[in-house]
Amino acid sequence: MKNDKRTRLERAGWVVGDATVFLGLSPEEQRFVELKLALARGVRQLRERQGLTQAALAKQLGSSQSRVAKIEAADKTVSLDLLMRSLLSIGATPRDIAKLIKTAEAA
Amino acid sequence: MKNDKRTRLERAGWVVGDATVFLGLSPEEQRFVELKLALARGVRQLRERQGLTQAALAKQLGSSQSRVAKIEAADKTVSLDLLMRSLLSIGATPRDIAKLIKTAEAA
DNA sequence: CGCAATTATGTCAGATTAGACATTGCCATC
DNA sequence: GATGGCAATGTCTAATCTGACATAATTGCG
Repeated sequence: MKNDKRTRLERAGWVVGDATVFLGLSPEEQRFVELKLALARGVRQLRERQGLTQAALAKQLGSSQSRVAKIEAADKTVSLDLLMRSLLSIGATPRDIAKLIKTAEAA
Repeated sequence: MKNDKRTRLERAGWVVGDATVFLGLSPEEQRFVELKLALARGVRQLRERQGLTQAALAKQLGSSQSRVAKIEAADKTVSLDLLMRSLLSIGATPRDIAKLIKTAEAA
């Protein structure tokens, strides 16, 4: 019960009620977020290294500048799928990605 | 299904010919799929290593047995997000995940 | 400063994915 | 060849994510 409700709320908005908000993302959620951040950094890095603007990358991705901005910000409306596709689209190899992920090692 | 994929690829901006449907997938799409497969294998591996049934893992995840089956099959209705959350939920570390991803190195 | 280019944020309709459930298939053990 | 546990597949509806657009905010330059 409690868990169901909590899970639902968390999925709905990352923002769950009380004190757990700040300290409290579950450890898994926390890791998940860090993973996303690490990949997001990777996208920005590779994009800039290639001298592309967000708009240019967006075109490559068949998306929009605003979404690229969100990708790089690891916005909560951006899925891992999109993040990963972006990375692949700018030429990241699985090896590169693995390296990024190691970057997300627990604090 | 084929049509779904086709639509999706087209939406993403790929030119999809008939041959592509069977053999081809763009290199990126291909890598993406391999990535998913690698992670899916990881889920199964870790689950079995812990002696859990799909139903048991499902409960842990707040999901259903059928979805876990699809996760492990890297079904196309399963997102990377779900895959990753599953991995984290059964205790995979970023390091473990990085290792899995290296496994998806281009054929 | 003014201006252009780039990046960030908010919103929405439409597309995609989620969990649930029903059903079926698969192997064991009896 | 029945029974039982586990895994796979299809299909719903609700929830989430996406690209697009509008619009700020930021940065770099003359």
